[in-house]
Amino acid sequence: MTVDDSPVRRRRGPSMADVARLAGVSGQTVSRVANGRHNVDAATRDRVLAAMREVGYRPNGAARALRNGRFRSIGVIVFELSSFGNTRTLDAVATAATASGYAVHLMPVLDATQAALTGAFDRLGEQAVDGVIILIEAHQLDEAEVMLPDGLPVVVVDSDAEFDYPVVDTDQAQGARIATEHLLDLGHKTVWHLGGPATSVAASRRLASWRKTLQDRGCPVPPVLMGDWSTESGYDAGREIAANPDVTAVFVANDQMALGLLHALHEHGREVPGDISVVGFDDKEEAAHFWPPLTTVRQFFSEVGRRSVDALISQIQAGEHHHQPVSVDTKLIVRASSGPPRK
Amino acid sequence: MTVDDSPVRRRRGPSMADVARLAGVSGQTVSRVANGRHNVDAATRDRVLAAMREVGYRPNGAARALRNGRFRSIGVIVFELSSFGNTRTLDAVATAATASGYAVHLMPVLDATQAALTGAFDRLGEQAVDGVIILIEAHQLDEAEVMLPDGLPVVVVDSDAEFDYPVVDTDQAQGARIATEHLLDLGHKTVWHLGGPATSVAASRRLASWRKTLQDRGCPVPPVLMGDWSTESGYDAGREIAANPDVTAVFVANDQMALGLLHALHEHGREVPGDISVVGFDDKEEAAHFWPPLTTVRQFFSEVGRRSVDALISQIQAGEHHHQPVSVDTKLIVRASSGPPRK
DNA sequence: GCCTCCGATGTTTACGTCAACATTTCTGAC
DNA sequence: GTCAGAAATGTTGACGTAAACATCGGAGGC
Repeated sequence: MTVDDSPVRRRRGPSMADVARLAGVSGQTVSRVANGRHNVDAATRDRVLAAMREVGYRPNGAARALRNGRFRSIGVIVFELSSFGNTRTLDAVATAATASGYAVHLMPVLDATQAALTGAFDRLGEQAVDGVIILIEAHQLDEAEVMLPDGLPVVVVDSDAEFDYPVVDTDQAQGARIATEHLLDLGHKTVWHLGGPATSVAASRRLASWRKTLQDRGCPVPPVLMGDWSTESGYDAGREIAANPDVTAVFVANDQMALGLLHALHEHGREVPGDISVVGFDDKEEAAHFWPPLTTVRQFFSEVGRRSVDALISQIQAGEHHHQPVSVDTKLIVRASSGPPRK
Repeated sequence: MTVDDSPVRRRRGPSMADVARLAGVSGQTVSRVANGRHNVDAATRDRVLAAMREVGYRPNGAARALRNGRFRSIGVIVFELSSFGNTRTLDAVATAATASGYAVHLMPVLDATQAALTGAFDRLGEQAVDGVIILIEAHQLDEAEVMLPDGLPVVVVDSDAEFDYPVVDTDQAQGARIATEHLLDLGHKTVWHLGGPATSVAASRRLASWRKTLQDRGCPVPPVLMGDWSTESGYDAGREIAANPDVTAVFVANDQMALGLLHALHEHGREVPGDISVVGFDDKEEAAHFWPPLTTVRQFFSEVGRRSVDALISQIQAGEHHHQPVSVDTKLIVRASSGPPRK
């Protein structure tokens, strides 16, 4: 975290003054051309544009931001970039933001400690951003002393709605329900659940909805198995499941753990879906090619990302807060890993 | 791409002047405190710090950047964020940059067209970055009219070295060689190859090295199958391979395609590794839990990311160019998907 | 022909920070 | 007690841009 303040300074590029001199106009006229104002004579505009090209003029973002008080830039706070959903969402966020003329500032949170979180928020104040999207799925988030500059627009994705901030989220409950119902409808007496880590809001919601669905249908609620999203943890849980002859159907909280589960089942000679049906969550690209291909709940990350940016930008530009949480539906993709229980 | 210039302006935060007034000192003293200079009286410093806290002062990044001519920020140009390797590398880049006190500006290239690329580079000039890391694995990159501001430090990752820029790359050739040799050493007469898209530099290198390894060993070089990195394309190629009784070993250019290949082989009742051995590339987390677990070449993305940032920052601070390409070795991870050919 | 009005262009200034230089205060040696 | 020198603090100005206001010239109405 030590910052080396080297004396070497970057060569500054040409400024408006340089262009103005070359084109024989005032700096203000250059500014007008650069900003596409229409009250500039066509001939003058051409002359200025030519001059810009000649000296290789680029507007200076810092000066612009200083002058305007706006940065045309949004910050995205992420924890574990490499986690699947985050990546997809970030991709969508970056794309949507770019399309709207906003730059994206990445602010990784290195670990889940309070200190790291606070640090990220602190840095935010110094960074040049007009708003922030928080992409951290942890419960602990709301305990953090979130010290955001007053009035800085924020949108929270896939996390708790206990904030005073707008929330955009995949409808986890709906997804978990259709997954569970799918298995029940196939004739299974009940459905087991391999859940995500307790720290994850999404995981808790999926779990709660799975439980409620079973209760609504009057099915017994088996004990919950817990993983940490990783394939490895799915494999570990899978070994327990494989050894348990009662299990005929499992709803797994993400595709990665489902893959680990399948691995364990194969190793123990349990057939899928013959002995045990498996349904995942996410529909990552590979799910269609698991063995057997995985029935799973598709999330529309790009939609979530797009909507987050929309919500944030409307806040930035109009100061509006939509405290209505935005919810994006999921869709069940049925493949070979789920079927009726063996008679 | 249209930018809505809303009239609503963000409320500006407190500035040094506000702090100075409250603390009864000059702005310069506040600046000194903010920058941790030691030539400030302890009592004064405390007073200033208290004032800062009271008004909620945050240094204004734009003003700082304008004054210093440096932004403490690097740009990362990415194409297809969602692609596996990019994500891992980006994660490492972001982490390393943050640790060095640099912010990360994401600049997604929406499609692979010339226009989009040029657009991304154009935006760069306006954005507030001290340097750029290019994370695009396409050949076409070097054809692009890369109009970077003169003297802007650049590091290219996983791409062609035909630039005049420093390059950091995984040693693709070494990886492909050890994969191929592993299969030959197991007793296979030759090794087939399912390659990545022709547009990818990494894919070409892996292919060339596979071919060279076969030639060096005096093995016949079978025709090349081409995928596009996707699981789906691996599946398609897999159906061809499954139908071809000559194939006993395949080196696949990434793990995702290998998964698709395994899927096709299962469908056709070909056993792995009994009938056909498969080796992948990447060692993504899931590979250990494919069925069967995948022998693959592990890439050290975090190392690549870290080194890229190091190279970039040293350029930024010292103007040094290490035109020596940095090469990161890979490691073969042997699992169940590879074995000796059936007698 | 004179006057008004509008569009094109120029001038001034402030945005927040910090380097460079100027000034003040304090320390200690003689 | 005086003075040099160092340490603390203040003042000025510039970074590049764009809003606000000023100016200038020409078109059109009477």
